[in-house]
Amino acid sequence: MSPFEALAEPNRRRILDVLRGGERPAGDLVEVLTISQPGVSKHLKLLREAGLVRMRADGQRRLYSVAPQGLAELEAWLAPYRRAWADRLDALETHLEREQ
Amino acid sequence: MSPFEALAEPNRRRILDVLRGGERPAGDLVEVLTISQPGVSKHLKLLREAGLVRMRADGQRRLYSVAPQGLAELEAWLAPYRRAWADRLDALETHLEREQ
DNA sequence: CGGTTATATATCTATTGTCGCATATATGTA
DNA sequence: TACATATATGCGACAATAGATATATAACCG
Repeated sequence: MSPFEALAEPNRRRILDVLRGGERPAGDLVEVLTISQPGVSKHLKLLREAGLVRMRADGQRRLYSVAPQGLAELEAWLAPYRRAWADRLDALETHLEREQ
Repeated sequence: MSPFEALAEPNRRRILDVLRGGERPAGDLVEVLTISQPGVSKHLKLLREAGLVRMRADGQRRLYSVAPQGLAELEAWLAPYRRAWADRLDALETHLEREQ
């Protein structure tokens, strides 16, 4: 699965937003999200296939963290657009951030 | 529809890649893509709803172009990740671009 | 070994997304 | 007005996705 498809799902974006704070065991993500444990597990599998997260074993736990690879694919696709629209994008991004 | 969902579909990314070269009538996009005219029309509708393209009428034609708004939403989401992973992302992006 | 915890997989179901074909709408032109 | 061109919309079929429950696997602990 491509990172584009992986990011289409809101729960998967939430997972990444949590992992941005640092490495977390799968169980932590189950607590944060409002879906079942198997659901989270499946999303994590897809995110891994998309190169957006990586996993390492720690005893019986599985620690997940953000992987730069999938994000780099996004970056690479977005880059030419950013070049073309640089000024207007910067302005809009600032605007959107302030609106939050 | 969010820009994330809109970009999940490969044909829609192709449309944007074409429009990056400048404003184009819908018919041009039909020729480039390998799907039917109604299919292209539907993708264009979704892209517009996602704020990724805009349209203006020119007689019987509809001229489409890239809109910065949807891209800015992507940018805004990606920005904190880029900050965290800046060095590694830059390295990977360069790597990916060279592989093409 | 037996029980418990952490995570993954299997199976089913409901929903959604995409496609093609047919058709509608709107504009251009004779 | 009649016909052609450009684009959009409606509809049915089919595939893909996400969700839940049940179960399997694996590590930990007594």
